[in-house]
Amino acid sequence: MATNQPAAAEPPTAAQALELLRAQSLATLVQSELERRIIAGEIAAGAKLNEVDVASALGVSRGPVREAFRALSQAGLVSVEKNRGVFVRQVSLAEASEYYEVRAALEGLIGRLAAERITAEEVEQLRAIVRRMHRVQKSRRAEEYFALNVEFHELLGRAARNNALLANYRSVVNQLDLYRRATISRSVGNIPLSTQEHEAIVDAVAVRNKAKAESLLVQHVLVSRERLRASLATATPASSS
Amino acid sequence: MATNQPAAAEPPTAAQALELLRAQSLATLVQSELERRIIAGEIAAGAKLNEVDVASALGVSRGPVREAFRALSQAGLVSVEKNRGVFVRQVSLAEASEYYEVRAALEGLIGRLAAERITAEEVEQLRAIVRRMHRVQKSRRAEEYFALNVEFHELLGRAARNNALLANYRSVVNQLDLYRRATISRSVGNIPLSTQEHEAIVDAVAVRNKAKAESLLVQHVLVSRERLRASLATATPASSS
DNA sequence: AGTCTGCAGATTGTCAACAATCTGCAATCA
DNA sequence: TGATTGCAGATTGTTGACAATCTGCAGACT
Repeated sequence: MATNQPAAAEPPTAAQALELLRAQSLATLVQSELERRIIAGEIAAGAKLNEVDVASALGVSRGPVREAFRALSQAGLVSVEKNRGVFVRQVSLAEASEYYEVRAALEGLIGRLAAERITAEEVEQLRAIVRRMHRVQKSRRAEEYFALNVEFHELLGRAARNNALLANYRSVVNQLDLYRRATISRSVGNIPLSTQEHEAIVDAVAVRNKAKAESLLVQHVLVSRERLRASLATATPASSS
Repeated sequence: MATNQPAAAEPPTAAQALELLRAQSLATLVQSELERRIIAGEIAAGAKLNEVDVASALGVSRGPVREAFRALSQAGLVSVEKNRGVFVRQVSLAEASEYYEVRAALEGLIGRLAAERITAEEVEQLRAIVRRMHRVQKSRRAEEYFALNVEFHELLGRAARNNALLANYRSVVNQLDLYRRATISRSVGNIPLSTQEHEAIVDAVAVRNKAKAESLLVQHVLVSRERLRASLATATPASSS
């Protein structure tokens, strides 16, 4: 009986798992995994996270799980209510609107700084993403387009050469995703518009037009907010009637 | 025999302490207390936080302390190194410079929104703070002025009517304080200048000039950064020579 | 002398047990 | 019938103990 543990089913990861444990604590691993599942929508917004369930599902004890909960709470992904439990945070439309305002300001700064500091190689990578967007928008695969969109802004964020800004930006975007995941699927209708905006942004950054890059990105975010708002108001006014 | 616990030395807080425990967990309390001490500079930047020391100092076990550490780590106030311990975060000049850039963007948004949404009563409160600043600047008490400055920006932040923005702003300011506390005392020489800037900001917000409020606040932050940089370069180039 | 090996103490990582609180249901009483 | 009280199970809060890792120093070896 060499293995009396539940035993992860995959042999290849077995050896690497120990290597991971050498660098990261279980709490960190649990945090990453939960974060991934929440952002990906595998755990629904508003769902209750039971300590023992999470612990046994991940094969650890409650200690690391509780530590992960505290970090996720500080990150704004879950809310803890004493003696009641932790819940995946629900972001209301009003709150999402607030996050959009913040994101617009951060994205504007990203545009300004990226216009100053981006490299030629990064510009080319951005253009490559936009090209892929063009291809995807014909197939109308919303999920793929969404992933490209994340990649685009992530790359732009790194080009700003400001880690504090990037970390802050990611945090806000995560919380916004919390809202988007809770709502219905993103409307595919305005993908072409969005692609055009991305194209204009790359152009502005490429010629190092700081003011234009900033204003384009601010508008890009604020327009996104309006699109979401509109698709919510018309498509499904709550649930049914 | 009624009280066999270590017993806090203060009778008035004794009854209220239990009431606090009814609403907040020990981990939350520990987190708040550590946060306060770190921001206030009672615990030096770079200092190591020993789990058992903190636990016994606050009269709790290691569990809640570890949970508090996770939250503080996510907030960027401490850094945890596996199997080595947690340390009050050191913010370098380069990192502080990054935070200033972010803060400028957030503060700009605060100005823009506050100009839209501030109430007459809040404007009067701002003016009252500026009046106090005028009085304090004559006595040259840097600590008092610093407190007023925090109060000013905090009030302005609330006037923006955006909780997400306010929380984000506080987080960035906390991390900046981490840097300021690590460096020598703030130079008192430019207090008059700073007070003038505050006055102009209130005026812009009061007449609801969004663009001006935004640009004034952005400049206010960026100038602060330059002042800090300058006082560092001339006053004490490291430690001595 | 200098480097390496191997302990001993201290500190962190993880776990399992205990105490306190909450939630839902059933039995009781007006 | 309706409200209330009291329990039982489940869940969270907290603690203390055990295992693993790190750090510094003393002693041995080249």
